[in-house]
Amino acid sequence: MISVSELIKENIKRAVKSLYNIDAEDVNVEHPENESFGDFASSISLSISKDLRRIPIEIAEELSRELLSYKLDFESDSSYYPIFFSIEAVQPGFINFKMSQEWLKQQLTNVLTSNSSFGSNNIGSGKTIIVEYSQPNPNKPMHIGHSRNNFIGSSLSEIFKFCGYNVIRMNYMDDWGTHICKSMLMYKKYKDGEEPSGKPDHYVGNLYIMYEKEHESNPTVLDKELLEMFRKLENHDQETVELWQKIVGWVYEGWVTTYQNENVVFDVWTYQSEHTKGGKDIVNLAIEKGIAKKDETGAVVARLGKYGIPDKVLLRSDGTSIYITQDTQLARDNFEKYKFDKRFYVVDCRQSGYFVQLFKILDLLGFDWAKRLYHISYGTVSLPDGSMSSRLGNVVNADDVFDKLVDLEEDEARNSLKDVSNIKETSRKVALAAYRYGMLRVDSKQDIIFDYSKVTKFEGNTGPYLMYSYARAKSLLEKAGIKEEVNFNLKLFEDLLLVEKETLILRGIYKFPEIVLKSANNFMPHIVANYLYDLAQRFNSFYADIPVLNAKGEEREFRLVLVKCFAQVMKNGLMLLGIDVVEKM
RNA sequence: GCACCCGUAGUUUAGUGGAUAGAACGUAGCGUUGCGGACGCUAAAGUCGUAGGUUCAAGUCCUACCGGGUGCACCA
Repeated sequence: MISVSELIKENIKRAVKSLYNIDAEDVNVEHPENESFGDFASSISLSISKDLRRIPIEIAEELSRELLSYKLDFESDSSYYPIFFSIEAVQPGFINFKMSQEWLKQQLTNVLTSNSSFGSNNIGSGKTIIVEYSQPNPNKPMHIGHSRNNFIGSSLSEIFKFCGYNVIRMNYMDDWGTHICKSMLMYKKYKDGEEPSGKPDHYVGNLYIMYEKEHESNPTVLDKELLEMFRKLENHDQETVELWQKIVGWVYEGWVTTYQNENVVFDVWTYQSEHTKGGKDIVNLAIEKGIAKKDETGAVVARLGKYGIPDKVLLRSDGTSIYITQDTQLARDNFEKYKFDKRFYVVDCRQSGYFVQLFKILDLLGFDWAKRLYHISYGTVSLPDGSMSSRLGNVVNADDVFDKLVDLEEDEARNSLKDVSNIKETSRKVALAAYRYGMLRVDSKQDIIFDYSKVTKFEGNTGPYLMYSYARAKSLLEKAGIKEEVNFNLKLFEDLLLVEKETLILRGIYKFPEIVLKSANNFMPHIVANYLYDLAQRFNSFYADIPVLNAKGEEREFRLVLVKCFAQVMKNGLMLLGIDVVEKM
């Protein structure tokens, strides 16, 4: 089915052709920022006025008259209804389109027939996308910076799925290197044989901090011990390998809870330790192709200066591999296995330069899929007194934030819920909504300064606000005894006059599919987040003003359908942000 | 030094080249015998970092500058 904005565009082209005999190329049709101007607006008259040597407003008037004469309508149940309520020319030369009440009401059938898939599309059908995200180092617990990554990556994955893509959510563990050996060394020296007390990833993280502290006072000895341990690991010394397995195993064990709490899931886990051998033949290929050269120390360096990009070392002078060595291999393996249409790397903005290098090298190597790689760069998460550093121990752990939010939410819920039987489950969901929405509502490019006092607010532009609007809607439906299936026939409501606050919700609802598309095409979850907030505001304002259960006859019936559709859109949208709704809170 | 990102009310921010820059927090008030007050309503608060330019039209595009963040060879 053709969208209204396409329909408007086509008819504008038709009108321009018939009145002025011009083939209009780019007809601009958009939603006016101020909704009182109408549902759609076009500035076509402003852009063609120069060629026509006419005043824009006159053109707009002629065009709107022409468009009205087309008497565009739609069919429902073998009756015909007008699509537009009005088409008006306005200074300085806009044409404003207001949809008819019938058309607005009819939009609800789209929600009622699609339900949980309302808003979805199939632009991605038959295409595979890899979203690589999270990528924490398995030597410490995750902090709030990882949470932001997790939320962006998992939300984008949901949005892509909703657009019909086959999405592979991939976690890539950097589990091989001296950074892991730091915790291992401390364990061996001081804690050998001990079982972790508390959450095991936190236990390992403390070993890591212990190393950094000791390193300050005794760097030379410790450096030597560390390299010795890594050398043993590389040589597959059995005792060291077992220790390595034990340490990273504890961290993974701890992360299970963190990922569950954050509602973050992966389809594929892949490990750097599995790619230590691969990648070196790509380096050789780079040398063959003249992209990279061995320098006097023996290190292999990709020469990128002529592209205005800094040179990049591909292999250390001692012949061991570094991150990029494995990363080139991983990308190639992934392409051979999945033939991806796009591959996303969700990594914070500090790695932007690295990805420019990586993508350029793969491009120069002649891999035509290098064009399909995207770095989803997001701003850093820091604290009011500066950036976090695991080394110094001044990080805010993701688990601590989540636990604190759950506690606060439990207090809140005890005050408002009569039935507290599943208060735990509810509190966890609302707490996560606060956390996820707080991170997802701003453009990913923005840096975030994490402030407890703001995250722990459950009022205003927050996740709980959205959840609350949904719970209120569900409460109305429950009291009215509305079942899952609802019949809606425009004919029953064709004489019903909509009030302004109903219209506002209808306008919100019909825009949802466009929002999903825009969010997917721009890789921006915050577009969905901001839309949902706006929709929730419309609903709450309606709720405060307009009776539903106490309305009579078809008015009551219609409003219940409207509330049901609102709830459905809210649920679908929150799902795209990785947030589960609750019926009561 | 070079490169990338960000500068919008006191604070956090939204804003596909279009009309009167939209919210939230905070501040000052108001509202529930009407269905959930985690709510609604009203008000004050903005030279959209600065200066040029492109355009019928610039918060949005271009150039320069200022301020903040980040990255620049064997860490990831």
